[in-house]
Amino acid sequence: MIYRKLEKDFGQTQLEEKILDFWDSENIFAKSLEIAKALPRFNFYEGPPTANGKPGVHHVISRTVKDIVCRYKAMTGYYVERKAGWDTHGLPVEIGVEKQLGLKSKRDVLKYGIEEFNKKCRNSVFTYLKDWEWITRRIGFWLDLKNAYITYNPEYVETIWWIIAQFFKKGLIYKGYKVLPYCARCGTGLSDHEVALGYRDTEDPSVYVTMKLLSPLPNESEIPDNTYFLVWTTTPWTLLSNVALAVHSEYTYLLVEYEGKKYLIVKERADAVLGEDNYNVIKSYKGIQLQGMNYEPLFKFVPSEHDEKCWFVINAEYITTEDGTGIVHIAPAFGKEDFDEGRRWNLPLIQLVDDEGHIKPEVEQFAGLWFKDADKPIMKDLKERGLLFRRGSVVHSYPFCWRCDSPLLQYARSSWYIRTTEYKDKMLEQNANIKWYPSQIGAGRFGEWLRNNVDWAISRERFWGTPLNIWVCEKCGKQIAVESFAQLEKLSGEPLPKDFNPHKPYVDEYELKCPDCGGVMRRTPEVLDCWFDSGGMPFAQYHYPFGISEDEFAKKFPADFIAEGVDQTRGWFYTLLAMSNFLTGKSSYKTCVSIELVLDKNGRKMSKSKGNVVDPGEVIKKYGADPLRWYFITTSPPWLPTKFDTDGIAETSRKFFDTLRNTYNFFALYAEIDGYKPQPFPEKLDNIMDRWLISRLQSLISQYREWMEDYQMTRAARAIQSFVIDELSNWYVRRNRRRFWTSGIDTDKETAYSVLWNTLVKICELTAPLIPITSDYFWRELTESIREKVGDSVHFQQIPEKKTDLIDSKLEEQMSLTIKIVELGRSARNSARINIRQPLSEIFVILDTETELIPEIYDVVLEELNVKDLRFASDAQDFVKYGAKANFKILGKRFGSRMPQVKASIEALSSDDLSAGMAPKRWHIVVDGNEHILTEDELFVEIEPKEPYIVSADKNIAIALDTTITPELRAEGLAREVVNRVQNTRKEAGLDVTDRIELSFITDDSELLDALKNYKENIAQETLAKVINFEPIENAKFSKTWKIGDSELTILLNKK
RNA sequence: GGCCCAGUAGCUCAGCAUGGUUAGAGCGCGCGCCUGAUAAGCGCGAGGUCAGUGGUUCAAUUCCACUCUGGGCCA
Repeated sequence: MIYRKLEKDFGQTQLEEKILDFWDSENIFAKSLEIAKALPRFNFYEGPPTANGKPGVHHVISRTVKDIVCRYKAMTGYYVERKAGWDTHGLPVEIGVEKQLGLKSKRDVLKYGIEEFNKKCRNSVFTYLKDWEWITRRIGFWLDLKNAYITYNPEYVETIWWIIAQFFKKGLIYKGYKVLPYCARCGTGLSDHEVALGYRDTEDPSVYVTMKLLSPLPNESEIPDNTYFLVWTTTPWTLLSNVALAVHSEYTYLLVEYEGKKYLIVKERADAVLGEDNYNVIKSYKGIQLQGMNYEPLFKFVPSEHDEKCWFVINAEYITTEDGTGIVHIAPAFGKEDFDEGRRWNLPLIQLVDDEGHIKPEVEQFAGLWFKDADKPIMKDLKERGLLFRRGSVVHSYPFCWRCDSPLLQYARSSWYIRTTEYKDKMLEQNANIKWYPSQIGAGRFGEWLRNNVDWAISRERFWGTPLNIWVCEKCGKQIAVESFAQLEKLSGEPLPKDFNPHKPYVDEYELKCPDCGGVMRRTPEVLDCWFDSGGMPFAQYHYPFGISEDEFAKKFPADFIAEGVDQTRGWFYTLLAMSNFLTGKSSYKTCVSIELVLDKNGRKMSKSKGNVVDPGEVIKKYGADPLRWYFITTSPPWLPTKFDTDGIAETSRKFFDTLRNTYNFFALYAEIDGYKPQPFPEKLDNIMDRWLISRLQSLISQYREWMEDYQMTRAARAIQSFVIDELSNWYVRRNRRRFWTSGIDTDKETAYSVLWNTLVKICELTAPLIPITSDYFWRELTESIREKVGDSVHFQQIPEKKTDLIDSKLEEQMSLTIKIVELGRSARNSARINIRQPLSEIFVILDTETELIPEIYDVVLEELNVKDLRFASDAQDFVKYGAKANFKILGKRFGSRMPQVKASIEALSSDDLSAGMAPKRWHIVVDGNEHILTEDELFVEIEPKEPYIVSADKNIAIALDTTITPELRAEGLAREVVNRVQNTRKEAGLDVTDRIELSFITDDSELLDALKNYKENIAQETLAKVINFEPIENAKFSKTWKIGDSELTILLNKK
């Protein structure tokens, strides 16, 4: 056996399992790398997923894109290292373990013990590792999992330390007391990109409170009675810590009388808050005039020992009149602007919420309440005291912790920062050099993010992460960033164990001696933002600079290509750039494909709560991995949201995969019979169909390469799909079946095999990056007999180069014209109700003057339409009349606004006028009384069929069929009907295509009988009959009676 | 509130950067045909205010503005 047909029970999934096993047992991936070792590198970086959740369909699409690009590059002359990576640190992991252990807060973790807790974290990270490995292998994603980088490995951590030390040396790391988004439940600050993950619409109180004036109004001496500042907030709990009110110095504030009390409010908001015409304006002031006025605070929990003055009006320029009252309450510990103003005005920093989010004990009334839970009692208390002007609620977008879903608060905290703003311009500069897919991400979303860059808060007050390697002197405050384990050993004077674990709590045992004052230096307790780990992967994956030489590293940096979900824009895409830009002055990636969401089939986001999450494992088990990959790629470009519909995969697998399979099966069936040995197709191809197919194949290769180079894999895949289905299978193979049926082997048949074999092999090569498993299967089946020569796998091959000399675009045009003629012919037969088996004598083809049909192609038309002769109508006017349409594109430039008249004149041209203009290619029209001469390209001459020949026409082609059926034609038609019935009988009898038979025909119809006798030879040849009888055969194994027209025919059949 | 993407046939998507008057394919539907590679294929038919409204233009699905709907990002 050289070529094996795929049997029905050997489906896509069996095929895939077979190839995957083959790849495993023969180490095909490793071998593919070995072969390419000496080639130039194409660098790919794998963005590390966290393995503590199951992979979903969206992971399949991103892994598919990565795999396609890497394989394509590997097959076009590059060495593509594909090192896997796992993100193992960070809050998500800790949260998972806390849940598992039933811990509710940071204090619980401390009670439980950091050592044990971190052990649990470490072990939990790979809970789902098996699922990840399964899906990676199963979708054919070639990724070097054995040499994966793991962010908790000591070597990885050491590189991260080194990076921190570099920032530190340049003075870009500072410890700041700043207000930052803080999750009280997790007990840690969040970086901006983390906050960005958690915005959500939520309902909050919308509260107007009143604070009584304790100073005279401007230009007055008495303290007014019954007069209040009207203040708006959505966070009543921050009112406990209020220390000032802010107004905008330029705005106009009104003193109004409203329901018996007097209020101060900004002019622009008075109508909205108080209601139009509901209030009387007494006076108005500029904001600057109000500065320094005192007011009666709502609460007096501010400790008395505070020296700073508080409870007065300040000016702040950030105030808007979009909402609120234009008077803003200031609580410096709970807002970024508040904090800044607090500094400016020397306000006390009152922080009446502890770092676990509870109201502090000194607020006796509300002590111990979770900060959000304090809102209601506070409002109630204010209401009782008559200080609540109005309460309502507002739905607005508010940030929640992206992992634990607690509402975040702005919270003054000390934190370590990297001064990324220092080199923001450089990042923007480098961003301009990154090739983004889609392009608007780069200039838009990502560029915008960079322009608004703020310093990166890199520390987290947590446990499971890369420990921040800064040691601080207890005595003099000196800081040292330790840049390696060796340096730690040296500075601490303590030898590190061989299996040194740099995590908490072990690392905290090492104390240094302060070089300045001799004091004890201890490590600052924080760990690093886990995005710092992933952003450092270009370096840390190779243990740079400790485990790799500069030369070697230079080859592996930067990445030529990365691809991740669009949600990484402010995550990984940013941290990669922020870190590598500082360290090397360059971006660590040249091309970035950002992959959009996978939605459900109704365009809704997949989420567990909606129950519309698709398990990729289920889909793969049912349809196979390659159909899933093909579906993702052909449906829409990866950077557009994909509406995921399993019916679409079913369609993909039926149409494309089954066609591919059947085309292969067709080849295998006959090539096996004839024992075809693969060989290149002949230099010179005589058969026009062969020349056409090869030309189309070369055109496809050319397009494919162009698109793949530009990451337009969707276009490339669609082009392959239509080539395989429409051109290869439905046209070439169908048209050429006869060449394979003939018994024995001759040059023509040999050539047909070679053309088909070569085309199939090339298709396997082109599809190898896209559907690596299926393509390898067919490729291996096709090349079985020349295994030694060509190697083990399609993935060791190079994508074919286009051979321009084989492209015959004129022939391609001719063939599409031919296909058009055939379509028209079929349509004509249909309307004449003459089926295709009935031969007809003549077809007339009417083309416009320019177009010609090359004689070689006539046969295709004749055979396809089952007609005896093709003629061009000598006088087309017998069959058609001419009409004309204006070519607006060209005439529009010439005639401009006179186009409507031009259009009318052209459409008014008679068939004779048009015919007369054919030869000189000049047509005359009159516009506004002036004659104009139109040339060929200025109008379209169209053909319309003319009675009684109405047959079929389309724009510049028409055909007319001679529908006369002579007795001879009728006999021939009957013979063909009979051949068809015999073939069906053979099929039903379960005969092999090569089996010889003995036939007997029994019929009462004399016309049919005559036809059978006349065409006996022909029928015998077509049906592989050795003998044809017109008497019943003794012991016929199989017999069947068919209807042909109105007659009956009984076919008796025996294998011979 | 700001920014980005999408809105074309019942469904999935082309076409739009370079405007040209008659907008295409596949699936599904109805009728017919073909089939010794095909869970295929072919022909015909039904199915579209190219989301809406204005504008620019001789001409807009295409360019511009605004609005609506869906998705995403930010504040």
